Amino acid sequence: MQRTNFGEITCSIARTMDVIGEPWSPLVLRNVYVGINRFDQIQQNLGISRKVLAERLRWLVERNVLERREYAANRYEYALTERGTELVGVLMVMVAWGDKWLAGEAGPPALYRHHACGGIGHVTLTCSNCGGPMSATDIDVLPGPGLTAPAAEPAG
Amino acid sequence: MQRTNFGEITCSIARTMDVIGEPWSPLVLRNVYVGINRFDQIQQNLGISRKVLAERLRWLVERNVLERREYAANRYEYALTERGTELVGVLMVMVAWGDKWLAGEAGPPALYRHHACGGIGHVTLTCSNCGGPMSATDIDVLPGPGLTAPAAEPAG
DNA sequence: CTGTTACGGTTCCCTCAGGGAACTCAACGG
DNA sequence: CCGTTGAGTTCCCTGAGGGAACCGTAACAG
Repeated sequence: MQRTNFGEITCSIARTMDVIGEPWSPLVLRNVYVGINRFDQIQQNLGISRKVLAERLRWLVERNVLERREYAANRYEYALTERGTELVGVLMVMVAWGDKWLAGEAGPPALYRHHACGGIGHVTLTCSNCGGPMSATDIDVLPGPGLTAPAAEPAG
Repeated sequence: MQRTNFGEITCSIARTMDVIGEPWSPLVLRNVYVGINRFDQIQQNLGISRKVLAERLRWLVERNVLERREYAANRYEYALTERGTELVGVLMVMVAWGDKWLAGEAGPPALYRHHACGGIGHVTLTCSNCGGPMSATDIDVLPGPGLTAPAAEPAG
């Protein structure tokens, strides 16, 4: 096998990477999210090769992240499914990190306005259990039920 | 240019992808995070090509995501920097998504125990401004100060 | 009812990145 | 002094990404 098949690794990171880990996939999702959802629009906005874009779209549709809709005769557009919409959360965290560490003096290229409070903010991570802040330094990683291979460390 | 340089796209997703978007990078970070932090350990745990692993580690060290430490004469190990530790948050959200949509009946391969509350949970996204839940459907994306190109839509 | 666009891809070729295995070099361990 | 281990490097091969051209259908223009 040329490229390793991430979907077969027992690790939720690897499995998620199997879906959106190919180069361009997150940017394609972002574009669909903000309303740039037709083939030529996406291709021009990103400067992605048409060949690769076609592959990515097909892949994401197969994984039920996007759906393909005929909005006119032989004209198609793409939309996020529920799965896909939840994936945008991953992108939002990427943006928070990129804004903090890579945006430089120019500041972030995009801002988020939260409907609930009307304010501009970014996303923070909290615990589903207690609601408190949850970062990489606040947790222990333990083996879970889906861990099949007898790995020395829990795989993800 | 063969591979598109994501770092030059004015978008925090693209910039973050420039750092950890190459295949394997997130899994390498995850391994270092859980303590699998030496060359051969990582290589064997992931089954990654030694050549690619060497490239990824060099790249991540250059971007200040990892640091390379000599723990014995000519023996090196890798550790997350502050930047890198914050990146693990992105991985945690990937895990939450993968656990929900891809783990199947076997359940998640790993669990998180939150130090603060002692419970097993996953990460949820909240607004830095009001503390309320924040998902892709709860926000508007607006142009930010770092947006240079006159794009029709805010780039990220 | 014949051009001309526009959209949504597909096909082709070329180059470079990933995979795999072998090799290197330095430091132990006995 | 020899074998082993860690940490890479080098080599070749294949296949994925980039670029540009091409194709089929539909709507429109004249």
